[in-house]
Amino acid sequence: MHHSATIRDIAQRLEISVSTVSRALRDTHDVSPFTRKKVMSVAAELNYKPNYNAAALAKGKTYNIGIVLPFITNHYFSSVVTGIYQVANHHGYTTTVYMTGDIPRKELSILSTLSGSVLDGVLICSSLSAQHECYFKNITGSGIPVVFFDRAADISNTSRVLHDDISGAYEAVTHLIKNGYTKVAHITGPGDLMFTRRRLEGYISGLVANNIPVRKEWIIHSAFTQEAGTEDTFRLLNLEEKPDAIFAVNDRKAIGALIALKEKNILPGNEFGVAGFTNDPAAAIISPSLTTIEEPGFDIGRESCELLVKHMKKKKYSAEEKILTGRLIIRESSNRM
Amino acid sequence: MHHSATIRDIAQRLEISVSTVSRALRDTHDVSPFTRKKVMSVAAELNYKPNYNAAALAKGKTYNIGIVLPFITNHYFSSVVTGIYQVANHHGYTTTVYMTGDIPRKELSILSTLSGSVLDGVLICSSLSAQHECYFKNITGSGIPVVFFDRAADISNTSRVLHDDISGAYEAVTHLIKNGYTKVAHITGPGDLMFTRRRLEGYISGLVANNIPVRKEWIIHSAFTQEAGTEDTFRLLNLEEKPDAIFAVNDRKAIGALIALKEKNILPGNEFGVAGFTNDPAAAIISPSLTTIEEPGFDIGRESCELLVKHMKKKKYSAEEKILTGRLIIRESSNRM
DNA sequence: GTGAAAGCGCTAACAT
DNA sequence: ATGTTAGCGCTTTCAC
Repeated sequence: MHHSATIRDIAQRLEISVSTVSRALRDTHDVSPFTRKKVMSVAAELNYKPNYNAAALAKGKTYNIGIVLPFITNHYFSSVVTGIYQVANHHGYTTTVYMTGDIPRKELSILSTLSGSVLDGVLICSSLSAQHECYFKNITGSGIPVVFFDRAADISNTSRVLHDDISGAYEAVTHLIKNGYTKVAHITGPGDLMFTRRRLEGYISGLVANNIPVRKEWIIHSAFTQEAGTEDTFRLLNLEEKPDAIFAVNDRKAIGALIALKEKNILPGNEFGVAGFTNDPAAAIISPSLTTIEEPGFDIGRESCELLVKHMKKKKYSAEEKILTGRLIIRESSNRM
Repeated sequence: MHHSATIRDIAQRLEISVSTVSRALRDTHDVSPFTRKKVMSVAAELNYKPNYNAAALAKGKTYNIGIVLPFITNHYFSSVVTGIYQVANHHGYTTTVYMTGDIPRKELSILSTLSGSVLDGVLICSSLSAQHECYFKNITGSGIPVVFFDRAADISNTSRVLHDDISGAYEAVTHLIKNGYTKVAHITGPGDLMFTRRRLEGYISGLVANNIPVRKEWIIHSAFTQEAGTEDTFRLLNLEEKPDAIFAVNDRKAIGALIALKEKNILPGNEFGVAGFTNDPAAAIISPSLTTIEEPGFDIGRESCELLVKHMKKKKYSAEEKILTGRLIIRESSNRM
């Protein structure tokens, strides 16, 4: 492995100074077109590749953006990362993904390693149960621009890009009611999470807006898994007063509900309405296909990064909040024929 | 944004030299336990964070691994990335993902920016149509260790981690035949790709091993999409001599086939066998559920990274090839009741 | 066991 | 428009 070419090599070859080479390479003004041309050609000839570490060290800028999130193995998160990646790239930034596994302890340890020497800004989707201010003090207090996405911490004066859970849930519930399902239950996740609370809120306001009483026994909190969705549904079907529709906090649980219904020989769509949230690819493929609220992961990624780039450009910036609205995708699971 | 603490700050505070601090921090021998303790405590007090750029510059090592692949928005690739990430992290490396969008031109441009100043090693899953040696000369000739995964270039003397497509396809086809489907067709992708060729090879040898003649009209090349799978299936069903089973090159196309069959009121499983390849989450959720060969993306990621780390540790290493075998997952689409 | 000093490759004043 | 020079923060000989 031969030592790769540096600006010094180019300078010596051309018998000019390194600073001129540096300027020429970066297309700064104050360098003659002729010199630039020579520099470029020698650079190409020597297969020169800039040393970004050296540049980062000298400039105090890394041109790297950190992404901290639970994991990437679902469609939603991988879409967000892709959206971020595209915008970052477009602005000349690389990205480094840090996966917390949704484990607060791990998230904390990751956040504690992050610093300006390794990134210029960071995008965070915090672990489910780690959304307390103190977790992020380290990073929010460091002067590094931070934008939260999807799951934001309740921190004042930090930017965030969120999905409109309340209106999404409201829309899903209203849709079910309009289709004649008046006894809408809600199966959801642990109650202490912001987006869980918001979807519940939207669910309730959807009922209220349609003069339908809210029944506590029709709201079930459990895990975010397909299996939990199935179990929740069985529980609902065993109630004396059964619901005739389910709005699930996410598609996984909604799919679990569909499976439970099939097992009980209840036809989703005609007899029983089901709506989910996210628009996972599986929602379109399962039979009956699943009505859901689409979460625009890709756009959330793009907007988050756009906002972060904006923050990184100014020394002083003020927090912004962006709310993206998903659309209702009507499929078989809520459609009476 | 106050300038963050450096080893100099620690050294001054303790009135010792920076080299001692550097050694203490890195847990090198030749530093007294007492000094180390003091250094550590002051470091914690000042909230010292190492500047990795400076370290990388001084050491000529970046402790960063590059991952070049088409995209991450499917379950398989995101699993691979997760596997890589875990192993990399475990060995103290960060990872940087570069998405080519499966566009050779973009892949080439990404590869041309990669150099030792930015990463210590790189894992590549090349674009579909870019698998020619010249594309990778730049990087394979640079002295940076490279490991190809999943889609390898036909380059001698480079390490790669692959899935055993041939035996997987063979197993799927054999399974269909054992279940009584003797007229097995194959719907696949463009013919010039290595893994496409290999699955075709496995398909053919599965037929041959069971004394079933290979029919050219039962092998259809088209795009890797669900829609193409549906169209291919319609074409097969319109043949004079219809097949009674389909082995698809991937789950997307297999799911397309299931949809075509449903539309024609043909019951997959009982009347018509279908098997896919990958084990996408959708395969378990679709109804009837899809028999498939599981591609162990997570393990492929882990093995690839493990191999790369091994290469990065030695100055001189020799290429290795690892082949992972997926298992057959039998579901409803191939199961006569 | 610790310190002094050179240097990694690049940038950015400051000169000219 | 170009050159000189002093770092950026860390590692690493080489002394002692």
